[in-house]
Amino acid sequence: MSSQSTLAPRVHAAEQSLGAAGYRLTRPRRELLRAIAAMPDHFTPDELIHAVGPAVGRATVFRTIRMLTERDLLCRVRLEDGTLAYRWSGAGHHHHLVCVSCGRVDDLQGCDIDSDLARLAAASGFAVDGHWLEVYGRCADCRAREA
Amino acid sequence: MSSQSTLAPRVHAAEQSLGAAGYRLTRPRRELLRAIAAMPDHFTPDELIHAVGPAVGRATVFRTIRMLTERDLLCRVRLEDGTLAYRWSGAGHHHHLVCVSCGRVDDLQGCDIDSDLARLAAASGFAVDGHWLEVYGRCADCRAREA
DNA sequence: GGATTTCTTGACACTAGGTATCACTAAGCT
DNA sequence: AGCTTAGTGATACCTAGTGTCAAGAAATCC
Ligand SMILES: [Mn+2]
Ligand SMILES: [Mn+2]
Ligand SMILES: [Zn+2]
Ligand SMILES: [Zn+2]
Repeated sequence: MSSQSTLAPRVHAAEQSLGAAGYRLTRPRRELLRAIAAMPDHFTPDELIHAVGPAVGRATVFRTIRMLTERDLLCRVRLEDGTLAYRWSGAGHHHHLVCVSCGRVDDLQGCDIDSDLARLAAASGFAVDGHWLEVYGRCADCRAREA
Repeated sequence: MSSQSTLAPRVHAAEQSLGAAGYRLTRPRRELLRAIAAMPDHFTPDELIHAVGPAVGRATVFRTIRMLTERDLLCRVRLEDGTLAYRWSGAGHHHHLVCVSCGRVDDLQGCDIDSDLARLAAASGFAVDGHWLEVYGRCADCRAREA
């Protein structure tokens, strides 16, 4: 029975987090967390619906994604074509590097544009209180594959 | 008859631009350009559909918005709640300041994050070739109104 | 364990936003 | 005025998601 817990440390952490926050650990939620852990690094709601199969209702998949996103266990990625995808979230506010060739997503470390934005926006009289940034490009593997 | 042309210099410019590019200047396209000129600084497709009324079909509204966006006569704004809006576009690549209180949108001038992004992304092996940035905050008017 | 309480589920209907089809219309050209 | 082809719009369809609510099942309390 150790194989299950070693396969998905994030699942266990997420269950702890939800339990501590007063959410019930229902069968659908457990199944969704396991399904998410088995997905590639990001997934769309539709992909998750198909991955988890008829064991969990469609509405529950959307509800659970939203709840996990609000609890900061998942983060949103806006892909280049505008579709929304999700992935495990570590830290708080951060951005993503999205490979437009293979779809791979990396967290963008060390981005500090807040101060620049605040200064630029001040010229228009705006007080900045948030921003959304996605960065598109090509990952090392994809570039190597075509060189 | 001068009132029409003085009311909408952008409409005339847009018609010139489309004509020069080989697009036919149809009645629906003319009506849409006039309707867009009469909208507030940004609008959703649905708002435009209602503004133009039954004189133009729904599909044509979407098609025309897409065409104008591809031709760079309109630009897309992603509002804080995720809805897509459109507005007249001046330059090429630029960003927006969106007031989360009154909805006003300003173009963000002088934003130069490309080099920073390229440097940060290089740490992950990514070559950056594009990005999407929207900035949310509160405009001068809205701040004054609540002070 | 069993009863209770409250949260959660899932079927379903519904909405918003947008696209594919295709017969018909009308710009633009001569 | 006639021809050619781009453009239109009715319609059907689609994806992504939300609201409703009766029934089910966690957690809690005994
Ligand atoms: Mn992330
Ligand atoms: Mn703009
Ligand atoms: Zn790649
Ligand atoms: Zn404002």
